[in-house]
Amino acid sequence: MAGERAATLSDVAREAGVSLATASRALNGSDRVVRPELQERVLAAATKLGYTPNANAQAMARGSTETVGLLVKDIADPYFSTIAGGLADEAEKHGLLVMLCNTGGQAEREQKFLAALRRQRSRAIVLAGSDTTDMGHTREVADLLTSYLDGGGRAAAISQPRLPVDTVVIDNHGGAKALAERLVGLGYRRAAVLTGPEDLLVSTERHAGFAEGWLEATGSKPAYVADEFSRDGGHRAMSRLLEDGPEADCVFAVNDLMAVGALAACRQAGVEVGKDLAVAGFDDIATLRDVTPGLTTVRLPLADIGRLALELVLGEPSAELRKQSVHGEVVLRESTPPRS
Amino acid sequence: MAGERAATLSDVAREAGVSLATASRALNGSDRVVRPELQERVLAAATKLGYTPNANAQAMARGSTETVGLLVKDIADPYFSTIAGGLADEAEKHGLLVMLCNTGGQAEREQKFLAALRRQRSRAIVLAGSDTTDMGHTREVADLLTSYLDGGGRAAAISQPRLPVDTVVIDNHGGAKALAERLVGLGYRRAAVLTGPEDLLVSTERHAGFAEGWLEATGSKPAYVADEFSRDGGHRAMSRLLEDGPEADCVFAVNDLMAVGALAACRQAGVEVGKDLAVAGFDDIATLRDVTPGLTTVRLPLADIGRLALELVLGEPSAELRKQSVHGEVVLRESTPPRS
DNA sequence: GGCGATTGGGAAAGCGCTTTCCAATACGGT
DNA sequence: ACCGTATTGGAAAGCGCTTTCCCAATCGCC
Repeated sequence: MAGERAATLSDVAREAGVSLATASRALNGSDRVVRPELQERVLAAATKLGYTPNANAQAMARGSTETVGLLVKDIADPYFSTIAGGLADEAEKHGLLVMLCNTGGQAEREQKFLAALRRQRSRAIVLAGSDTTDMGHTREVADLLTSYLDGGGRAAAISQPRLPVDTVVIDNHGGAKALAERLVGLGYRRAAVLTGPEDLLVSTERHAGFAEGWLEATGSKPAYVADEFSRDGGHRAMSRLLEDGPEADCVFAVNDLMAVGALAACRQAGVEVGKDLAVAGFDDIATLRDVTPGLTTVRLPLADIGRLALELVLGEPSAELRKQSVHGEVVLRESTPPRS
Repeated sequence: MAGERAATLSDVAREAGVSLATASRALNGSDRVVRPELQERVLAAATKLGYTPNANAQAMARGSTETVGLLVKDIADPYFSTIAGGLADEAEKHGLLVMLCNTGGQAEREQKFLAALRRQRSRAIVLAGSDTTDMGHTREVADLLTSYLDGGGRAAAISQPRLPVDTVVIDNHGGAKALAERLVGLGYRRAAVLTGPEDLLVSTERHAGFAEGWLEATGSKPAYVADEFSRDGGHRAMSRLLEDGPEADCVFAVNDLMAVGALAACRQAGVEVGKDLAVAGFDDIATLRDVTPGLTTVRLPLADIGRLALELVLGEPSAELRKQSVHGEVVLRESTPPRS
């Protein structure tokens, strides 16, 4: 059985006693009409032979594929996996296959993947989470993307409006600012921010948004500690903050993962969050909705963002760059009770 | 610029003043030697023209691709996304691209994806989490897989040893059994299991393993409540259990997600986990390591499992089906303190 | 009934690459 | 010098499909 090579369209045509052209037309249905009788004969022959079209050959002949590429920093991170889930569902609806590219945040890998997707003649590319402020790399990516676009490809980005493509803009600034305002409204007066590395756009945007809101509402600037944009980063940052003596009554970690690390650090230090100190995060990661105390955060419609990005990249190409804004919604939970 | 179609190998050859064959050889390096001088000329021409090989054409000519397919039930589920992360990293090392197929647990979609991957002439397919006890569907999948294998493809599964392919067998039974023993060792005497749907293999295996361990150690059979294999399922199941009056001093949820739902249900019902009741899960999902109380669970090396699966599927094909076992490790945390 | 207008099938030309198979040149040994 | 043997470049045959283009057959209409 392993001997007989896969049936090709010619085999089907021969079996059905028609020409190659007719066989192709009968199977694709599309362009021109085939007499029903022949049509059936071809279909029958195809099933009999267990024919499977060769997508690569089709891609060659048609000059277009059925795949879209998705670049994420780390698919194991719930932020990205949720986005990926939404995008994958949408892709399925369109009959598209998703190429998952896990960049690990390495510029070099990102470029390699971009090149690979170009080679594959993938129909579209969605970039999520490669927003760095490293201009050298951004330029490099932009160039690759441009030549990909020139070749007829389509691309969109999530959250990084610095790339020359359509993008789903996440209102990090606004969300964080709104959060700051709500916290001040709850009675908090001295804030600290646990932020990620400086060259990470999401992180700096959220930090800046929060700081702006806080400044406008209280007239003072929040302190901050920077570390990794991860659970452990949050843990370390919070520990350092606590060591230095917590001047703050309220801490904003720029994402939920860091916030959870911070929660753990507080627990270990004997600081009771929700009483001695308030903590808030950003993203509203589903698996983290049950931590205790319930984490105040800014909810992002992550799955929708993935869906949106695909719609954007698949939609009618337009002359000017499209920006699709997505806003977060502050969700107050027990980690930031009203302050008496 | 959008006008000039992408440079082809012929263009490169012409530009370099060599034949198509030479150009191809110069670029791939492999099979035969090309005079260094020509080699350089070709390379120069390629960069000058911004040449990108067409992977589809290469696939056609070579008869093999650079992609592997990964089927998961839900990429947004941290269990799968962690596996996917490990697999993606490994794939990157091998220069392979990953096709992500999100089946949503729907048999029909799973089959569609399998067909699509076959059409793409994917080098290999890894199936994760399609382990159902629905024999009809399993049979169908097995058939598709068999014809894929006959066509020269390679496939491996994760956790479902009922498919006729190499598989990374997760010792769900043993892990759950070990957990049961440890819990009994801690002093617990009456257990209840929160389990998923009956046709979900992981769920039934874990349930059975736990029940076996419990029975052997205490002589009694744990009660159980079935619901969805998710956070909400765990929440509902636990609520029901509490309503019926908790005969149990210890609850095993067959995965961490359900366990977290259970934790939430307890909190809402005023039951203090770690004191009034013990709760344990399975998987040791990273993002859940900071819930309170710390969740006792069975740690699975998820990322390694993904890596292993790819290695398995890429390794030397062997006559008999290979099974690569992976065992979990019980991790005791505060949710199951020693019982005085 | 005759004519142009449809209609539907088939031959064949690619799509962009790899890889035989050949030919030509260079090299070594005696 | 001469012949056999490596080398290395090129022509061309595919890989499996789509799609023009062409042609025969059928249709409709005056």
